[in-house]
Amino acid sequence: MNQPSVYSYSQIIDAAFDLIREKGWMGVTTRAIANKIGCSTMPIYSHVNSVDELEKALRQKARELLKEFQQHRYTEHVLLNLAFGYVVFARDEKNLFRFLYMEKPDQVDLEDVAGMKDKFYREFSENSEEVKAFWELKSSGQEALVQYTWIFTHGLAMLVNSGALGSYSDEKILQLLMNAGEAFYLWGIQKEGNGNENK
Amino acid sequence: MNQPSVYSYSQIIDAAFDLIREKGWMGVTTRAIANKIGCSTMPIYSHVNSVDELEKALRQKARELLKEFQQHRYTEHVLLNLAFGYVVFARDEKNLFRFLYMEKPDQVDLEDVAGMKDKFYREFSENSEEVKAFWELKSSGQEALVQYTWIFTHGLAMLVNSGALGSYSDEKILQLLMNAGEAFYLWGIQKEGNGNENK
DNA sequence: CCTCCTATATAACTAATGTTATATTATATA
DNA sequence: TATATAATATAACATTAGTTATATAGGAGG
Repeated sequence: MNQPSVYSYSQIIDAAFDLIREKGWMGVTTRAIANKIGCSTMPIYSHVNSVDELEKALRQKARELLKEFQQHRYTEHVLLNLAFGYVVFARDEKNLFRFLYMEKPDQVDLEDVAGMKDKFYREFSENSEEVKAFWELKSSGQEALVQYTWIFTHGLAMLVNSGALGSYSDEKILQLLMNAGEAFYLWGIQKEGNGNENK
Repeated sequence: MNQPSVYSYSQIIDAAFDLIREKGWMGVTTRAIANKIGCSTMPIYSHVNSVDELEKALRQKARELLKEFQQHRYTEHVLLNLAFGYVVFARDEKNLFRFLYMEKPDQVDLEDVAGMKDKFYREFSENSEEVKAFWELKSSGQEALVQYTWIFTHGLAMLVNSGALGSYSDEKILQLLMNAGEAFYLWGIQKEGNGNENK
């Protein structure tokens, strides 16, 4: 190549990413990115074909950060860690969470959201030693437990994100998630005891 | 007055409301409203000072429709009706739900969201005959039940709205809500039996 | 029937945004 | 060192939005 780029691709992505965190997706414009870097808008277009393309890259980056939140070992329970990380991400990275799941519901990667349920399930299964009780449930009960926990987690994340529940500490969030999980587990056990499999 | 208005306030509000339902809030522009009614943009400004003001009126109208969804007597249980109506609203009025709770999280009426919890609690209390078991719980257990149910309901509404759970029938939604409520109730009973009030 | 008055229509203004055309500048290569 | 080329800056273009200035027209009041 003849000319080396003064401004790198990652520099542009990073600037845009910071803008989302600070002002939300609505704050991300070509001019705002350029201004943050201290250049014109042209270097952006030399690394990216359009803002739509930029948005996709940013969604991926945001999902990667969310994954970090979820993979942290807060507790011994992998399922709880996934849920807790999700809620804390929603609380501490408000604009990123909104960017991913709220501001543009049509462009939400449904694979991603729906896949979270499967992820829960998979991770949970692979760490059976940690939560032996889980395996006392029949298959349908297991699936229900995971699904209900995921619904609860998602609701908690949304409410914590919007501030509708006031400010929630790590401890409060953990307690809520553990209680809900316990409740769903108890329900599953009792249901199976009564013999009626699926209503 | 000298001249009667050709276009009424409610005509404008209704047109804008329909636009939200069809295309979401992003589809609501002064020109789009005018086009729907078949007039210019001026009649809008003769009834409303700005689009911000229009938006407030639309939020109120949307909340009123949500209230209708929630006040319908689907079942004998008022609490269940409130939750079910909320989820069905999220499912069947996707754009209105997004307008109220997702697209602009900063402008969500937090009183409204937080108040939903209290509303649950109030309505529930006033209809004690219907769910006598509720009163077997201590006060803290009651509050927890309502709060957890509300979190679960909100999560379910969000997921149903985004389509992440596929299409959900009335029956499925009802079943989910009843199961979750049952689970939270069982958990409350068991917790109190064990004597440990709060953690 | 005439004259205002005001609701409405038309058109313009402003601001913001994505994108592109053109100018400029710096550097790799001859 | 000179030239060409590609990266970047500058500036313009197109579109869209809210809003407002001006023109028009149609009915109320005399």
